[in-house]
Amino acid sequence: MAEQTEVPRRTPLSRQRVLRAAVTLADEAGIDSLSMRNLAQDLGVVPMALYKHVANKDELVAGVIDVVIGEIDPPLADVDWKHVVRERILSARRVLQRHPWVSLAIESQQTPTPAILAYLDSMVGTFRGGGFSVDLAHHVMHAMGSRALGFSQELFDAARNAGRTGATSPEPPAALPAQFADRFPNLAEIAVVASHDDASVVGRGCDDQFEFEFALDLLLEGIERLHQQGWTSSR
Amino acid sequence: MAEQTEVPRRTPLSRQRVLRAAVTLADEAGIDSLSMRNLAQDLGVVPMALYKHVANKDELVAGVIDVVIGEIDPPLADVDWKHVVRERILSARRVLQRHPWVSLAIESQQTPTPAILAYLDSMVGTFRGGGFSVDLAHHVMHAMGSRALGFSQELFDAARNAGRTGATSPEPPAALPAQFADRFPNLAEIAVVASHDDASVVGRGCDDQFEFEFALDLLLEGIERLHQQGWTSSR
DNA sequence: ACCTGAACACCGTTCAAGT
DNA sequence: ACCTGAACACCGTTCAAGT
Repeated sequence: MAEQTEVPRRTPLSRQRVLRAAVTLADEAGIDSLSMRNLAQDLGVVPMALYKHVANKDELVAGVIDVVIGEIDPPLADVDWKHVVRERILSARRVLQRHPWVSLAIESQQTPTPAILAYLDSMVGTFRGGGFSVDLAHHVMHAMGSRALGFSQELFDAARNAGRTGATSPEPPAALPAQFADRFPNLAEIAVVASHDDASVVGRGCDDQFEFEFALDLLLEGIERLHQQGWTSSR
Repeated sequence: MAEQTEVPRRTPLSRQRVLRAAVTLADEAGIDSLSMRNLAQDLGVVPMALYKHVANKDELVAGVIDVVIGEIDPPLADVDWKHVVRERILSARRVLQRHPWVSLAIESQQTPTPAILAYLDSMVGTFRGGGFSVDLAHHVMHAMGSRALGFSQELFDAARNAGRTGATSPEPPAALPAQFADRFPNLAEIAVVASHDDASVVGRGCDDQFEFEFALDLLLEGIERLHQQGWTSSR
Protein backbone atom coordinates (compact mmCIF):
# COMPACT_ATOMS: atom_id res chain seq x y z
CA MET A 1 0.00 0.00 0.00
CA ALA A 2 3.05 2.25 -0.04
CA GLU A 3 2.42 5.18 -2.37
CA GLN A 4 4.70 5.30 -5.34
CA THR A 5 3.77 8.84 -6.34
CA GLU A 6 5.49 11.22 -3.95
CA VAL A 7 4.81 14.83 -3.12
CA PRO A 8 6.81 16.79 -5.73
CA ARG A 9 10.26 17.51 -4.30
CA ARG A 10 10.73 21.14 -3.36
CA THR A 11 13.56 22.82 -5.19
CA PRO A 12 16.39 22.23 -2.73
CA LEU A 13 17.23 24.90 -0.19
CA SER A 14 20.35 26.96 -0.65
CA ARG A 15 21.80 29.89 1.22
CA GLN A 16 20.81 32.16 -1.66
CA ARG A 17 17.23 30.92 -1.66
CA VAL A 18 16.99 31.32 2.11
CA LEU A 19 18.35 34.88 2.02
CA ARG A 20 16.17 35.95 -0.89
CA ALA A 21 13.08 34.57 0.82
CA ALA A 22 14.07 36.45 3.97
CA VAL A 23 14.32 39.74 2.05
CA THR A 24 10.90 39.13 0.51
CA LEU A 25 9.38 38.26 3.87
CA ALA A 26 10.79 41.39 5.52
CA ASP A 27 9.72 43.56 2.58
CA GLU A 28 6.16 42.24 2.69
CA ALA A 29 5.50 41.66 6.37
CA GLY A 30 8.04 43.86 8.15
CA ILE A 31 11.21 43.09 10.04
CA ASP A 32 9.30 41.86 13.09
CA SER A 33 7.84 39.06 11.00
CA LEU A 34 11.27 37.87 9.93
CA SER A 35 11.59 34.94 12.30
CA MET A 36 13.25 31.62 11.65
CA ARG A 37 9.86 29.98 12.06
CA ASN A 38 7.98 32.26 9.65
CA LEU A 39 10.78 32.05 7.12
CA ALA A 40 10.81 28.26 7.29
CA GLN A 41 7.06 28.21 6.74
CA ASP A 42 7.37 30.47 3.67
CA LEU A 43 9.92 28.06 2.27
CA GLY A 44 7.77 25.02 3.06
CA VAL A 45 10.42 23.63 5.34
CA VAL A 46 10.85 22.71 8.97
CA PRO A 47 12.53 25.51 11.00
CA MET A 48 15.64 23.49 11.79
CA ALA A 49 16.32 22.98 8.09
CA LEU A 50 17.40 26.63 7.87
CA TYR A 51 20.31 25.95 10.22
CA LYS A 52 21.99 24.01 7.44
CA HIS A 53 22.44 27.28 5.57
CA VAL A 54 22.82 29.91 8.28
CA ALA A 55 24.48 29.41 11.63
CA ASN A 56 21.85 31.36 13.55
CA LYS A 57 19.51 34.30 13.26
CA ASP A 58 22.26 36.92 13.49
CA GLU A 59 23.98 35.37 10.49
CA LEU A 60 20.66 35.33 8.66
CA VAL A 61 20.23 39.06 9.25
CA ALA A 62 23.82 39.73 8.21
CA GLY A 63 23.13 37.75 5.06
CA VAL A 64 20.01 39.68 4.10
CA ILE A 65 21.83 42.96 4.71
CA ASP A 66 24.51 41.90 2.27
CA VAL A 67 21.96 40.83 -0.32
CA VAL A 68 20.42 44.30 -0.13
CA ILE A 69 23.72 46.19 -0.07
CA GLY A 70 24.67 44.23 -3.17
CA GLU A 71 21.88 46.06 -5.01
CA ILE A 72 23.76 49.38 -4.73
CA ASP A 73 25.20 50.50 -8.08
CA PRO A 74 28.98 50.34 -8.46
CA PRO A 75 30.78 53.70 -8.56
CA LEU A 76 30.65 55.61 -11.83
CA ALA A 77 33.81 55.77 -13.93
CA ASP A 78 34.26 59.53 -13.64
CA VAL A 79 37.12 61.74 -12.53
CA ASP A 80 34.89 64.08 -10.52
CA TRP A 81 34.91 62.57 -7.02
CA LYS A 82 32.01 64.73 -5.93
CA HIS A 83 29.80 63.47 -8.72
CA VAL A 84 30.79 59.86 -8.11
CA VAL A 85 30.14 60.07 -4.35
CA ARG A 86 26.87 61.86 -4.88
CA GLU A 87 25.48 59.36 -7.36
CA ARG A 88 26.62 56.39 -5.32
CA ILE A 89 24.99 57.67 -2.16
CA LEU A 90 21.79 58.42 -4.02
CA SER A 91 21.84 54.87 -5.40
CA ALA A 92 22.28 53.52 -1.86
CA ARG A 93 19.40 55.67 -0.75
CA ARG A 94 17.14 54.30 -3.46
CA VAL A 95 18.02 50.75 -2.45
CA LEU A 96 17.32 51.40 1.23
CA GLN A 97 14.04 53.05 0.37
CA ARG A 98 13.01 49.86 -1.42
CA HIS A 99 13.83 47.91 1.76
CA PRO A 100 12.99 50.33 4.55
CA TRP A 101 13.68 47.82 7.33
CA VAL A 102 17.36 47.48 6.39
CA SER A 103 18.62 50.71 7.94
CA LEU A 104 17.61 49.64 11.41
CA ALA A 105 18.93 46.15 10.79
CA ILE A 106 22.32 47.61 9.84
CA GLU A 107 22.41 49.79 12.93
CA SER A 108 21.37 46.87 15.12
CA GLN A 109 24.34 44.79 13.98
CA GLN A 110 27.29 45.12 16.31
CA THR A 111 29.69 44.26 13.52
CA PRO A 112 29.48 45.49 9.93
CA THR A 113 28.87 42.94 7.23
CA PRO A 114 31.43 42.31 4.46
CA ALA A 115 29.30 44.06 1.83
CA ILE A 116 29.05 47.16 4.05
CA LEU A 117 32.79 47.18 4.51
CA ALA A 118 33.34 46.77 0.78
CA TYR A 119 30.95 49.63 0.06
CA LEU A 120 32.63 51.94 2.55
CA ASP A 121 36.05 50.92 1.34
CA SER A 122 35.11 51.71 -2.22
CA MET A 123 33.85 55.13 -1.16
CA VAL A 124 37.09 55.90 0.62
CA GLY A 125 38.78 54.86 -2.60
CA THR A 126 36.77 57.43 -4.52
CA PHE A 127 37.95 60.21 -2.19
CA ARG A 128 41.54 59.00 -2.39
CA GLY A 129 41.31 58.85 -6.18
CA GLY A 130 40.11 62.45 -6.10
CA GLY A 131 43.34 63.49 -4.43
CA PHE A 132 42.20 63.45 -0.80
CA SER A 133 44.81 62.72 1.82
CA VAL A 134 44.18 59.64 3.91
CA ASP A 135 43.68 61.96 6.82
CA LEU A 136 41.01 64.06 5.17
CA ALA A 137 39.30 61.05 3.59
CA HIS A 138 39.18 59.49 7.02
CA HIS A 139 37.47 62.42 8.72
CA VAL A 140 35.18 63.04 5.79
CA MET A 141 33.86 59.49 6.05
CA HIS A 142 33.06 60.15 9.69
CA ALA A 143 31.36 63.41 8.80
CA MET A 144 29.19 61.59 6.29
CA GLY A 145 28.00 59.30 9.05
CA SER A 146 25.00 57.22 8.15
CA ARG A 147 24.44 59.42 5.11
CA ALA A 148 27.23 57.50 3.42
CA LEU A 149 24.87 54.53 3.45
CA GLY A 150 22.03 56.44 1.91
CA PHE A 151 19.99 57.10 5.00
CA SER A 152 19.87 59.61 7.79
CA GLN A 153 17.49 59.68 10.68
CA GLU A 154 14.46 61.40 9.27
CA LEU A 155 13.46 62.92 12.57
CA PHE A 156 10.63 64.92 11.13
CA ASP A 157 9.03 61.95 9.47
CA ALA A 158 8.36 60.78 12.97
CA ALA A 159 7.40 64.24 14.18
CA ARG A 160 4.82 64.39 11.42
CA ASN A 161 3.38 61.09 12.58
CA ALA A 162 3.10 62.51 16.08
CA GLY A 163 1.41 65.69 14.91
CA ARG A 164 -1.23 64.33 12.59
CA THR A 165 -3.80 62.03 14.05
CA GLY A 166 -6.10 61.08 11.22
CA ALA A 167 -6.01 61.56 7.47
CA THR A 168 -9.12 63.75 7.54
CA SER A 169 -8.45 66.59 9.98
CA PRO A 170 -10.82 69.48 9.22
CA GLU A 171 -8.40 72.34 9.88
CA PRO A 172 -7.03 73.44 6.51
CA PRO A 173 -3.82 75.38 7.15
CA ALA A 174 -2.04 73.30 9.75
CA ALA A 175 -4.12 70.19 10.35
CA LEU A 176 -2.19 69.85 13.59
CA PRO A 177 -3.93 69.38 16.89
CA ALA A 178 -4.00 72.70 18.76
CA GLN A 179 -2.35 70.96 21.70
CA PHE A 180 0.63 70.12 19.52
CA ALA A 181 1.11 73.72 18.44
CA ASP A 182 0.92 74.86 22.05
CA ARG A 183 3.54 72.45 23.26
CA PHE A 184 5.90 72.58 20.29
CA PRO A 185 5.42 75.98 18.68
CA ASN A 186 8.58 75.95 16.64
CA LEU A 187 7.92 72.54 15.18
CA ALA A 188 4.38 73.57 14.39
CA GLU A 189 5.56 76.72 12.63
CA ILE A 190 7.87 74.71 10.45
CA ALA A 191 5.12 72.27 9.60
CA VAL A 192 2.73 75.05 8.67
CA VAL A 193 5.22 76.84 6.45
CA ALA A 194 6.24 73.60 4.78
CA SER A 195 2.59 72.88 4.03
CA HIS A 196 1.84 76.38 2.74
CA ASP A 197 4.86 76.59 0.50
CA ASP A 198 3.72 73.51 -1.30
CA ALA A 199 0.86 74.72 -3.45
CA SER A 200 -0.52 71.31 -4.35
CA VAL A 201 -1.58 69.42 -1.24
CA VAL A 202 -2.07 70.85 2.22
CA GLY A 203 -0.14 68.91 4.79
CA ARG A 204 1.97 67.01 2.32
CA GLY A 205 4.88 67.77 4.59
CA CYS A 206 8.58 67.77 3.78
CA ASP A 207 10.09 66.79 0.50
CA ASP A 208 12.35 64.04 1.80
CA GLN A 209 14.42 63.96 -1.32
CA PHE A 210 15.01 67.69 -1.17
CA GLU A 211 16.02 67.49 2.48
CA PHE A 212 18.35 64.65 1.81
CA GLU A 213 20.10 66.42 -1.05
CA PHE A 214 20.21 69.69 0.85
CA ALA A 215 22.06 68.04 3.73
CA LEU A 216 24.22 66.02 1.38
CA ASP A 217 25.25 69.07 -0.66
CA LEU A 218 25.90 71.09 2.48
CA LEU A 219 28.31 68.45 3.62
CA LEU A 220 29.87 67.98 0.20
CA GLU A 221 30.48 71.69 -0.25
CA GLY A 222 32.00 72.01 3.20
CA ILE A 223 34.20 69.03 2.39
CA GLU A 224 35.23 70.51 -0.93
CA ARG A 225 36.23 73.74 0.80
CA LEU A 226 38.40 71.86 3.27
CA HIS A 227 40.00 69.94 0.45
CA GLN A 228 40.78 73.07 -1.55
CA GLN A 229 42.26 74.70 1.53
CA GLY A 230 44.54 71.72 2.09
CA TRP A 231 42.98 71.05 5.47
CA THR A 232 44.81 68.68 7.77
CA SER A 233 44.13 67.56 11.30
CA SER A 234 46.82 68.61 13.73
CA ARG A 235 47.11 65.18 15.29
CA MET B 1 -0.88 29.84 63.01
CA ALA B 2 -1.31 32.90 60.79
CA GLU B 3 1.89 34.92 60.90
CA GLN B 4 1.46 38.39 62.33
CA THR B 5 4.86 39.60 61.14
CA GLU B 6 4.64 40.17 57.43
CA VAL B 7 7.33 40.48 54.83
CA PRO B 8 8.21 44.21 54.87
CA ARG B 9 6.01 45.94 52.33
CA ARG B 10 7.94 46.96 49.26
CA THR B 11 7.91 50.67 48.62
CA PRO B 12 4.91 50.91 46.32
CA LEU B 13 5.42 50.86 42.58
CA SER B 14 5.05 54.05 40.63
CA ARG B 15 5.57 54.90 37.02
CA GLN B 16 8.73 56.79 37.97
CA ARG B 17 10.13 53.85 39.91
CA VAL B 18 9.34 51.47 37.05
CA LEU B 19 11.00 53.71 34.47
CA ARG B 20 14.08 54.35 36.58
CA ALA B 21 14.51 50.63 37.23
CA ALA B 22 14.19 50.03 33.49
CA VAL B 23 16.97 52.53 32.74
CA THR B 24 19.20 50.87 35.33
CA LEU B 25 18.46 47.42 33.97
CA ALA B 26 19.25 48.46 30.40
CA ASP B 27 22.40 50.28 31.50
CA GLU B 28 23.70 47.26 33.41
CA ALA B 29 22.51 44.31 31.34
CA GLY B 30 21.87 45.72 27.89
CA ILE B 31 18.73 46.53 25.98
CA ASP B 32 18.08 42.88 25.19
CA SER B 33 17.69 42.19 28.90
CA LEU B 34 15.04 44.85 29.27
CA SER B 35 11.98 42.59 29.29
CA MET B 36 8.81 43.01 31.28
CA ARG B 37 9.68 39.83 33.12
CA ASN B 38 13.25 40.78 34.03
CA LEU B 39 12.15 44.25 35.05
CA ALA B 40 9.41 42.86 37.28
CA GLN B 41 11.92 40.54 38.92
CA ASP B 42 14.32 43.44 39.59
CA LEU B 43 11.46 45.29 41.26
CA GLY B 44 10.41 42.22 43.28
CA VAL B 45 7.03 42.19 41.64
CA VAL B 46 4.95 39.91 39.49
CA PRO B 47 5.18 40.81 35.77
CA MET B 48 1.54 41.80 35.46
CA ALA B 49 1.95 44.43 38.20
CA LEU B 50 3.91 46.55 35.72
CA TYR B 51 0.85 46.90 33.53
CA LYS B 52 -0.69 49.15 36.15
CA HIS B 53 1.94 51.76 35.31
CA VAL B 54 2.68 51.25 31.63
CA ALA B 55 0.18 50.15 29.02
CA ASN B 56 2.58 47.79 27.30
CA LYS B 57 6.22 47.33 26.43
CA ASP B 58 6.26 50.03 23.75
CA GLU B 59 5.06 52.56 26.27
CA LEU B 60 7.72 51.37 28.70
CA VAL B 61 10.43 51.97 26.11
CA ALA B 62 8.96 55.38 25.26
CA GLY B 63 9.04 56.17 28.96
CA VAL B 64 12.67 55.23 29.47
CA ILE B 65 13.65 57.26 26.40
CA ASP B 66 12.00 60.30 27.93
CA VAL B 67 13.70 59.74 31.27
CA VAL B 68 17.07 59.75 29.50
CA ILE B 69 16.29 62.68 27.21
CA GLY B 70 15.31 64.59 30.34
CA GLU B 71 18.97 64.40 31.41
CA ILE B 72 20.04 66.69 28.57
CA ASP B 73 20.99 70.16 29.79
CA PRO B 74 18.61 73.00 28.95
CA PRO B 75 19.87 75.47 26.35
CA LEU B 76 22.35 78.09 27.54
CA ALA B 77 21.15 81.67 27.92
CA ASP B 78 23.42 83.09 25.24
CA VAL B 79 22.82 85.20 22.16
CA ASP B 80 25.22 83.18 20.00
CA TRP B 81 23.02 80.51 18.42
CA LYS B 82 26.04 78.55 17.25
CA HIS B 83 27.44 78.28 20.74
CA VAL B 84 24.06 77.34 22.21
CA VAL B 85 23.42 74.64 19.61
CA ARG B 86 26.91 73.29 19.93
CA GLU B 87 26.83 72.98 23.72
CA ARG B 88 23.35 71.50 23.72
CA ILE B 89 24.28 68.83 21.19
CA LEU B 90 27.41 67.99 23.11
CA SER B 91 25.32 67.64 26.26
CA ALA B 92 22.94 65.31 24.43
CA ARG B 93 25.93 63.34 23.23
CA ARG B 94 27.26 62.93 26.77
CA VAL B 95 23.86 61.70 27.93
CA LEU B 96 23.56 59.16 25.14
CA GLN B 97 27.09 57.96 25.81
CA ARG B 98 26.07 57.23 29.39
CA HIS B 99 23.14 55.17 28.06
CA PRO B 100 24.47 53.68 24.83
CA TRP B 101 21.37 51.57 24.18
CA VAL B 102 19.11 54.63 23.87
CA SER B 103 20.10 55.67 20.33
CA LEU B 104 18.84 52.43 18.85
CA ALA B 105 15.74 52.55 21.04
CA ILE B 106 14.97 56.03 19.70
CA GLU B 107 15.46 54.93 16.11
CA SER B 108 13.33 51.84 16.69
CA GLN B 109 10.34 53.89 17.83
CA GLN B 110 7.97 54.64 15.00
CA THR B 111 6.77 57.78 16.74
CA PRO B 112 8.93 60.28 18.61
CA THR B 113 8.36 60.65 22.33
CA PRO B 114 7.20 63.96 23.86
CA ALA B 115 10.64 64.68 25.35
CA ILE B 116 12.28 64.21 21.95
CA LEU B 117 9.78 66.55 20.35
CA ALA B 118 10.34 69.12 23.11
CA TYR B 119 14.10 68.87 22.64
CA LEU B 120 13.87 69.30 18.87
CA ASP B 121 11.37 72.11 19.27
CA SER B 122 13.68 73.92 21.64
CA MET B 123 16.55 73.55 19.18
CA VAL B 124 14.47 75.00 16.35
CA GLY B 125 13.71 77.84 18.76
CA THR B 126 17.42 78.49 19.19
CA PHE B 127 17.88 78.83 15.43
CA ARG B 128 14.82 81.07 15.14
CA GLY B 129 16.07 83.20 18.03
CA GLY B 130 19.35 83.57 16.13
CA GLY B 131 17.50 85.16 13.23
CA PHE B 132 17.05 82.10 11.04
CA SER B 133 14.03 82.06 8.76
CA VAL B 134 11.59 79.25 9.38
CA ASP B 135 12.60 77.88 6.03
CA LEU B 136 16.32 77.75 6.79
CA ALA B 137 15.78 76.48 10.35
CA HIS B 138 13.63 73.74 8.89
CA HIS B 139 16.23 72.51 6.44
CA VAL B 140 19.06 72.92 8.88
CA MET B 141 17.30 70.59 11.32
CA HIS B 142 17.10 68.02 8.56
CA ALA B 143 20.74 68.50 7.75
CA MET B 144 21.66 67.89 11.36
CA GLY B 145 19.89 64.54 11.18
CA SER B 146 20.61 62.26 14.08
CA ARG B 147 23.51 64.50 15.07
CA ALA B 148 20.94 66.86 16.58
CA LEU B 149 20.31 64.15 19.14
CA GLY B 150 23.96 63.74 19.99
CA PHE B 151 24.73 60.64 18.03
CA SER B 152 25.69 59.69 14.53
CA GLN B 153 26.28 56.25 13.19
CA GLU B 154 29.85 55.54 14.13
CA LEU B 155 30.48 53.30 11.17
CA PHE B 156 34.14 52.91 11.85
CA ASP B 157 33.61 51.77 15.39
CA ALA B 158 32.04 48.75 13.85
CA ALA B 159 34.68 48.52 11.14
CA ARG B 160 37.32 48.43 13.84
CA ASN B 161 35.51 45.56 15.51
CA ALA B 162 35.49 43.69 12.23
CA GLY B 163 39.19 44.29 11.61
CA ARG B 164 40.60 43.35 14.97
CA THR B 165 40.03 39.81 16.12
CA GLY B 166 41.71 39.55 19.49
CA ALA B 167 43.20 42.09 21.87
CA THR B 168 46.65 40.60 21.44
CA SER B 169 47.43 40.65 17.74
CA PRO B 170 51.21 40.44 17.25
CA GLU B 171 51.52 42.76 14.26
CA PRO B 172 52.57 46.19 15.59
CA PRO B 173 51.74 48.77 12.94
CA ALA B 174 48.32 47.72 11.76
CA ALA B 175 47.27 44.78 13.90
CA LEU B 176 44.78 44.03 11.17
CA PRO B 177 44.51 40.59 9.64
CA ALA B 178 46.30 40.56 6.29
CA GLN B 179 43.08 39.30 4.73
CA PHE B 180 41.31 42.47 5.85
CA ALA B 181 43.90 44.73 4.23
CA ASP B 182 43.65 42.76 1.00
CA ARG B 183 39.92 43.02 0.79
CA PHE B 184 39.48 46.57 2.08
CA PRO B 185 42.72 48.40 1.27
CA ASN B 186 41.37 51.90 1.75
CA LEU B 187 39.87 51.14 5.12
CA ALA B 188 43.07 49.49 6.19
CA GLU B 189 45.12 52.50 5.10
CA ILE B 190 42.96 54.78 7.18
CA ALA B 191 43.25 52.51 10.17
CA VAL B 192 47.03 52.37 9.88
CA VAL B 193 47.44 56.12 9.55
CA ALA B 194 45.05 56.75 12.42
CA SER B 195 47.09 54.41 14.55
CA HIS B 196 50.45 55.88 13.54
CA ASP B 197 49.38 59.47 14.03
CA ASP B 198 48.52 58.71 17.59
CA ALA B 199 51.89 58.40 19.26
CA SER B 200 50.66 56.86 22.50
CA VAL B 201 48.96 53.57 21.80
CA VAL B 202 49.13 51.57 18.61
CA GLY B 203 45.72 50.62 17.38
CA ARG B 204 43.85 52.98 19.67
CA GLY B 205 41.86 53.93 16.65
CA CYS B 206 39.81 57.05 16.04
CA ASP B 207 39.20 59.80 18.51
CA ASP B 208 35.43 59.66 18.55
CA GLN B 209 35.08 63.01 20.19
CA PHE B 210 37.30 64.62 17.57
CA GLU B 211 35.34 63.01 14.76
CA PHE B 212 32.06 64.09 16.23
CA GLU B 213 33.14 67.70 16.62
CA PHE B 214 34.77 67.74 13.20
CA ALA B 215 31.53 66.70 11.56
CA LEU B 216 29.49 68.96 13.78
CA ASP B 217 31.63 72.00 13.02
CA LEU B 218 31.67 71.23 9.32
CA LEU B 219 27.91 71.29 9.34
CA LEU B 220 27.69 74.36 11.57
CA GLU B 221 30.09 76.34 9.41
CA GLY B 222 28.24 75.37 6.26
CA ILE B 223 25.00 76.39 7.94
CA GLU B 224 26.46 79.69 9.07
CA ARG B 225 27.57 80.44 5.52
CA LEU B 226 24.08 79.79 4.20
CA HIS B 227 22.61 81.99 6.89
CA GLN B 228 24.97 84.87 6.12
CA GLN B 229 24.21 84.57 2.44
CA GLY B 230 20.48 84.81 3.13
CA TRP B 231 19.91 81.39 1.64
CA THR B 232 16.33 80.45 0.88
CA SER B 233 14.82 77.40 -0.73
CA SER B 234 13.12 78.16 -4.01
CA ARG B 235 9.97 76.26 -3.11
C1' DA C 1 -12.55 46.22 43.16
C1' DC C 2 -8.21 44.85 42.94
C1' DC C 3 -4.50 41.65 42.11
C1' DT C 4 -2.25 37.62 40.01
C1' DG C 5 -1.38 32.85 38.51
C1' DA C 6 -1.97 30.14 34.72
C1' DA C 7 -2.35 30.05 30.02
C1' DC C 8 -1.77 31.42 25.13
C1' DA C 9 0.74 32.30 21.17
C1' DC C 10 4.83 33.28 20.00
C1' DC C 11 10.49 33.32 19.96
C1' DG C 12 15.66 31.03 18.93
C1' DT C 13 18.03 27.03 19.60
C1' DT C 14 19.45 22.32 21.68
C1' DC C 15 19.36 17.65 21.48
C1' DA C 16 18.07 13.15 21.23
C1' DA C 17 15.59 10.02 18.60
C1' DG C 18 14.37 8.50 14.12
C1' DT C 19 15.46 7.26 9.31
C1' DA D 1 25.19 10.37 8.03
C1' DC D 2 21.50 13.06 7.68
C1' DC D 3 17.19 15.06 9.08
C1' DT D 4 13.61 16.52 12.36
C1' DG D 5 10.21 16.44 16.14
C1' DA D 6 9.90 17.45 20.70
C1' DA D 7 11.62 20.08 24.24
C1' DC D 8 13.81 24.01 26.67
C1' DA D 9 14.13 28.56 28.13
C1' DC D 10 12.59 32.47 27.01
C1' DC D 11 9.04 36.48 25.19
C1' DG D 12 4.53 39.97 25.68
C1' DT D 13 0.00 39.83 26.93
C1' DT D 14 -4.89 37.90 27.88
C1' DC D 15 -8.05 36.33 30.96
C1' DA D 16 -10.31 34.03 34.38
C1' DA D 17 -10.07 32.85 38.97
C1' DG D 18 -8.86 34.26 43.50
C1' DT D 19 -8.91 37.55 47.40
